[in-house]
Amino acid sequence: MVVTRFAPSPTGYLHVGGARTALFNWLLAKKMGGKFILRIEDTDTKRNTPTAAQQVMDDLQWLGLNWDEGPGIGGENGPYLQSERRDIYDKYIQQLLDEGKAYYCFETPEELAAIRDEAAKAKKALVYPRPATYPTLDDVEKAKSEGRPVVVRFAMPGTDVVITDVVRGEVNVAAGEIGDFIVQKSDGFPTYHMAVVIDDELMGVTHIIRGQEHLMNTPGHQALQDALGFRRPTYAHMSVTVSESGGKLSKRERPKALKNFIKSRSEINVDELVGIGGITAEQLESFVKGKTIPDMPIIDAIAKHIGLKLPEINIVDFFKSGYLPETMINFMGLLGWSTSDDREIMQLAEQIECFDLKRLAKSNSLFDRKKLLSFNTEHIRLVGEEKLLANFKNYLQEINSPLNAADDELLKRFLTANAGARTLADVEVKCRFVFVENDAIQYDEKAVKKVLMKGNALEILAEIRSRFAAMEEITAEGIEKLLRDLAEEKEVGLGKVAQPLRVAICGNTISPPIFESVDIIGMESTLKRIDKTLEKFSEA
RNA sequence: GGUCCCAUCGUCUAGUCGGGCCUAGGACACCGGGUUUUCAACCCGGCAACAGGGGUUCGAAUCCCCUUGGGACUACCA
Repeated sequence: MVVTRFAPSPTGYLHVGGARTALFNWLLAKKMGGKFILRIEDTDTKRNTPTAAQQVMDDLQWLGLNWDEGPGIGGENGPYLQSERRDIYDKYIQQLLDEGKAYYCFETPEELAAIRDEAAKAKKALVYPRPATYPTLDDVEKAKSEGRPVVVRFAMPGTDVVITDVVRGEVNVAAGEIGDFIVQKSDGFPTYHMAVVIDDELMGVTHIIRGQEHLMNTPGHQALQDALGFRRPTYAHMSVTVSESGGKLSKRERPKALKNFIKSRSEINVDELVGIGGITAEQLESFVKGKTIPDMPIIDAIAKHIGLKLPEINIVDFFKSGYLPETMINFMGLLGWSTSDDREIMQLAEQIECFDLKRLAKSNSLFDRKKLLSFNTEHIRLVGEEKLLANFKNYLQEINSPLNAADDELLKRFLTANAGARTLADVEVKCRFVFVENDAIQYDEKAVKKVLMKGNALEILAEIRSRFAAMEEITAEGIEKLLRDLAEEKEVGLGKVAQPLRVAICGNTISPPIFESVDIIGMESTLKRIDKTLEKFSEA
């Protein structure tokens, strides 16, 4: 059976790169009728944050990437948090030690840095100078008493290595290129290399799809597998997704965008930003100078304060911007992968059906936000009324929208009235006017100037008001007929009638179709808003 | 610097393994036009690429070499 896994380290939100990795592993498992495991690689006690693992799981769930085994649901190969598997790693590390395939080291960071410098000077890769005879347990005790760090290194066999990779074919790495690497850190935790090899073996992982950044780790992993008598899983190293600004698409993108914006705008007084999102003056100064990066919620708060839209990187960012999970799945699945027949817009079932590991691309791909937008437009159209509604409700809750007050029926009307919207955010913004008090409409300056103050717009608005007031039965069709008739009588285009009315009821020139808009807020509110508008702008 | 990986329209890519069907296909973006009560959507049309140089071959986007360019790694991070 095919077993794949996604193994994030809980250091932050799930970002596009990680989600894409998860997706391909998930897709392969689904396609082959196999199993998809979630494992949390929390062996770095310094970098882990307590909420990150949960956030990552929430994000995976939002995307619909459910796991068959892992945190929250368990499974026969648990525990699924590496921090809870210490005894397992210890056992294998001991085995390596016993068999002379690993040895203790006691260098301080400074001594290690010196070795590194020397290697750099000699223009060679850093290879740890393996001692002729390995330190004994007595040496370990002695080092400990001297306060030296104790680590365990794996003794790389001195043979050339051939990596067989589904994407890249055979990759040759010369002996001596990969030095003896650490398998157990001085805090007793295994390194990534050790933990990943053991867990993949024990959990029965058959296929490992991961980023290209791991390609050069593979010789070490294979050597470890051989030393421990493990199977070799099938590897597929995917190309990297790069951003418009060049380089790997990373979580640093957002802070970077914010910093650059602050620096580029002289009108922004940095001192006034202190306190926003809880940032201190020192943190802010350090951030603007590019020395440190504040936490994401602080970044978000400041960006919001100065009205800057940050590029979406984390999966939640896309959620908050009104993208559908269906869009993200479809789009990420096409980053460095393609169908054989030019299909692009696909439903999930179709995507699973045609998934093929062999079609992973070798070259890097750029994350094209414009194309993502167009995919979202398409999926909003395709996803179906019920799913769209569910997505919309999730979204409204996530952003804490005033539209949360609407019932399902109303929400559905919003959605159908906005067919063709690019994001759920577009729909939300366009429908907010419904939940504003009749006397609290904010008039957009440009809209007033361009529409209300032009020609006889106010006259027409007054005429609409009196005709509306005289309507006996109020229906969307009736409203439409009334407005069309009026336009015809006045011998003007419908725009001359619809636009003043639109500005009157929602304060700007952008809203759902006008007949629908009037019908949604109701005739009573419409009349009140027209009165208010007439009153406010007539004397001018 | 060292090691490894990659290279087709502005972007994502098909075609590369198994040379001819490629006067290089699709999608997004862009430009022009149409539809239209705003925004969006929608319809029609257009622009646009085999990084450069050598080979191999009757024939190369496809195979080989070099150059150039891009990327990853180079941690007691994963």
